[in-house]
Order: sequence, then structure tokens, then C-alpha cells
Amino acid sequence: MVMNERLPQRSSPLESQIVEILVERIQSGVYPVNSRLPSESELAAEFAVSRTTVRGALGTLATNGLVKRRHGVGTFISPATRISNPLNEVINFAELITGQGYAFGFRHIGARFRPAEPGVSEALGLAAGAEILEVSKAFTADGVPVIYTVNLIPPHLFEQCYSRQDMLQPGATEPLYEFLEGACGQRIEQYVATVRPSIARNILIHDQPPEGDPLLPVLVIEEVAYNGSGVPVLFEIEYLLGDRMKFDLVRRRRFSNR
Amino acid sequence: MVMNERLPQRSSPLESQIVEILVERIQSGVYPVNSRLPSESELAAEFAVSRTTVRGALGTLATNGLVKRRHGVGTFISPATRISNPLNEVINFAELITGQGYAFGFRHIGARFRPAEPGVSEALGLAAGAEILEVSKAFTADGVPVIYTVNLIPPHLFEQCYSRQDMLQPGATEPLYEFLEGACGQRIEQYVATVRPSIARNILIHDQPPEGDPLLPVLVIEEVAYNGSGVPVLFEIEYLLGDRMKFDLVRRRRFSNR
DNA sequence: CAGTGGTCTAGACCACATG
DNA sequence: ATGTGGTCTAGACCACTGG
Repeated sequence: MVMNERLPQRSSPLESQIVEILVERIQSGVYPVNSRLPSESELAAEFAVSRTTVRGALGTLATNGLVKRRHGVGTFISPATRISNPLNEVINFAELITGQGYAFGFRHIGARFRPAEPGVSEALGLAAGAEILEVSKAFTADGVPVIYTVNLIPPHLFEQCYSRQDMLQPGATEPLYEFLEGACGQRIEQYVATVRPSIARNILIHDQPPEGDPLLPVLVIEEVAYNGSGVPVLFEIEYLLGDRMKFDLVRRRRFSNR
Repeated sequence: MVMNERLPQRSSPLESQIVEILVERIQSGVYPVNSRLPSESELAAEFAVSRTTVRGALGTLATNGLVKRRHGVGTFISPATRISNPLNEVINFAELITGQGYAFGFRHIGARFRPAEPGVSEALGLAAGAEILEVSKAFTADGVPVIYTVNLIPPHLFEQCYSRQDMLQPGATEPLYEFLEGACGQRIEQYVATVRPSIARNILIHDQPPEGDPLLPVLVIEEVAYNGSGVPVLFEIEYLLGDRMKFDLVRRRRFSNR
């Protein structure tokens, strides 16, 4: 009945595949904003799956704000509700910066091996005082640094593939997610982060203060990254300079499902 | 078989009731940290519900970090993983402040009716320039203001119960959630928030700067509150003074279910 | 191998909104 | 009265982990 027929294949969970298909349709405008989706039963028939499976997928979309469900009425494509830079998702800095209309750039600041602070080694499950690799970078919008990151990476992640010298080269770990997934076999699934405000003059990146106004507000995110098995992988500190960046967040009551 | 037998009653969804029961057991230590929970089938039998229903409840607990599931092994009570002040949940300021060991206090700063800014009236679905009630408060820790809030409340919410004069009295809307739920019949289910850092000297609450160091970092949360039907209820601005407060956040990849 | 969680189904019934 | 989403069941099969 539908052009561009695409039915789910086995191999990954049907529910995830249906999420993908529906996201495609929403983003490509097959389902226009504010329109009503086909009913759960219709989608179930179209995809040849049970209504339960369709409901799971729609639940995921609703949780992520793409869709709004109304009991007794239907499921609707959310209007502009698309949250722009969700703080509770993993951020892709390149997308973030280009998405706001700036030219994206990357700058190496420094890399070195040093002993981990007690808090860091504990969070990563390392021996007290174990050495870690510290890599500091800046990301620029139209040439102006707007994000600084400090990554603290345990050497056991990469030392089977790379020498210490390799790792000190500018850009060796950039982009970070691809480096971790490709070279280290670690896929980051989740961060546990602490968020606080600060001022540019109160922070140091690789022993240097950030460029620009020392009174610029800064959003500081300190976080531990975990892989899919719940094992801590690395420690990361992000400094988001407040001038040009805004972040959104959906906040809910606890245990309010989806 | 189990002491303190408590079986779910109908009336609210079984799944939610099972969540509550399990949370009680976890918090009261019936299931100690790191211990394995009974298997899904055992719980299903105990509660006399289907395994599907138990799984839903366990999924909610896993999403909220109380529990860690391991395929082929079991479901385990998470260790200290309890996130302290989750930024993605609705914050109860009194709990937040007392929970960090300070004495909680509340201070009325001002209340007035004024026309809404275009951004606010649009977000709340009001006519351009409609009048709203602005209520400004401070919350103190050991007497020191650590949180300021500005609530922008559309008059239609309360004008059937209260006069405008009533609403201008100090504490008329405090605690806010109880006021909204009791007097206005509005239960807040969700906020869509924007988070940014700032500096104390850059903000004004009821025409006054905050007390204390003008260079104090401030976390600013601007948010629209929605009720369960997705209707915007009020606009709120929170100023979290960065000195004593920390906030945590779990960040995930998009569409990674639970 | 046995036991666990992960996925999926088909069908039932309910609660809600709308005409 | 109809059709929608919300809840729940019983049972099947799969995938993973551990002894």
C-alpha cells in the first residue's frame, strides 16, 4: 500500500528497526508535523509485527519527543518541539557547532601522561595514582573556541595498538568516539555527569586559561563514560563557553514512565 | 512465602505498583546493595502478574539507575550509583537543601502582575501581551540564598479561586507544586528546559541583584512546565547559585532504550 | 547443560475522546 | 457506537552466562 515499502529484517530487534523506519519517515516529511500517524493496529499490519512491538517503538519516539500520544485520539508528530541540543544526550560537537550556523574547527591543546587524581582513579576503577593519558582539545565556532574538553584515558585501553608516543600526537584521539570504538573496541553507552556553572578565569586547560573574556560564564560537565556492560571507560571534563551555546533538557518526575 | 506480603491492588497500573513495591524493598534494605533480585519469573509468581508486567517495572528501575540488568545472569541492586541531584528530574528544593545538610529556608522577594514578554506568552499559548503573575522567591541554605526562582503564572489558572490581592501575599503559591495541584488542579508532569551558565552580576530578580559576590557563577534554568495533557501551565526561571549546589545527569545515546 | 534476561506474538479487556 | 491508545496475559523462542 505504501510507496517506498520497507519491512523490518531480522538480526536487530524489530522494535529498534521500526523506530528507525519511523524516524526516517518523520524526518523526510512522509509524516508531516502535527499529522496523525496511522493507528497502532495499522502500523502493526503494515510492518507485519504485533501491536505490542509497534507500541514499544512509539513509546521510544514519545520519550524522545518526536511524537505525542493522545489517549483515545491518536499519535501525532510533534511540532517544533524538537529539542535542539539535548543535554541528556551524548553531544556531537561538530554537529552542535555547524547546526548553529558556525564553521566547525578543532584545535589540539596538549597531551601528556600523568598520575590520576584519587577521584578519577577511583571512578575508573584504577589503582591509586595510576598513570593516565590526558588529552586537551578546543572546538571552535568560526575560529573562536567555544568548547574545551579534557579527556582522561586509561592506557590499558590503547596500549596494545599504539605506543605512548603515538598517543601524544595532535588529533590521535579525534574524533574521540571513533577512536574509542575503532581502536579500543569500547562503545560509550552512557555518561554519569555532574553539571555546574563556573567562570572562565577559574578554569585551566593544560595549565592555560581559556582565551577571551576571563568573566565569561562557563558550563562545566564532569563525567564518567561507561560502555554497554557498565564498565567505566574514561573520565571527561567539558567546558562549554556560555556565550554562543544553549542546551535543552526535558525534566520529568521520577518513575514517570516515558 | 514472603513476610510483609504486599500484593498489587487494581486502580493504578500494576506495573507502577510493582515499581513502588520494589523501590520500597530496595530503600528499606530487603534487597541489599549488589544482591541479585529474584528472577523475573519468581517475581511474576510472587505478585501474581505476568512476566511482561514485571519486566516493565524492572525496566523502569533500570532506567532510573536503581538496578542493573545482566543478560543471562540476573538483575542486581546498583551500588552507590544513586544519582544525588538529578537535573533531569523535577527538583524539590526543600529536599535538595536539607539533603546536603543545610537548614532550609524560604524568602518572599516580590509578586506583581505585568504583561508577559512575547517569548513567554507564546510558550504558554497566551495572547500577546497578556497579563501574568510574576512571583519571585529565594530558597536559603543556613540562611544564605542559594536558589532564586521566578514563576510566571497565567491568571486563568487561579482566578476562579483567588483574588489578585490574595495572590500577591507572600507565600501564596508556596509550595508551588501543592498550590498548582490543589488550588489550580494542574499537575506538572514535565518541563522543557534550557540550561545556561551566568554570573550573579548579570541577573536581576524583581529588579534587584542577588545577594553576595557579584562574580558568583550561576546556573540558569528557563523552563516551561506542562501538565499530563501536554498543555503548558507556567513559565519558570531558576537561578542556582553555583557555590554550594551540584547537579547530576545521566546522558545517553539517543534512542538507546532504557 | 540449566537458568537468566531479551524479544515477540495474538488476543483480551479497559479507558478515553469524538461524533 | 466507534476507534483510538493503555494495560495485561500466557506462552513461545532466542541469546547469553555460568558451572
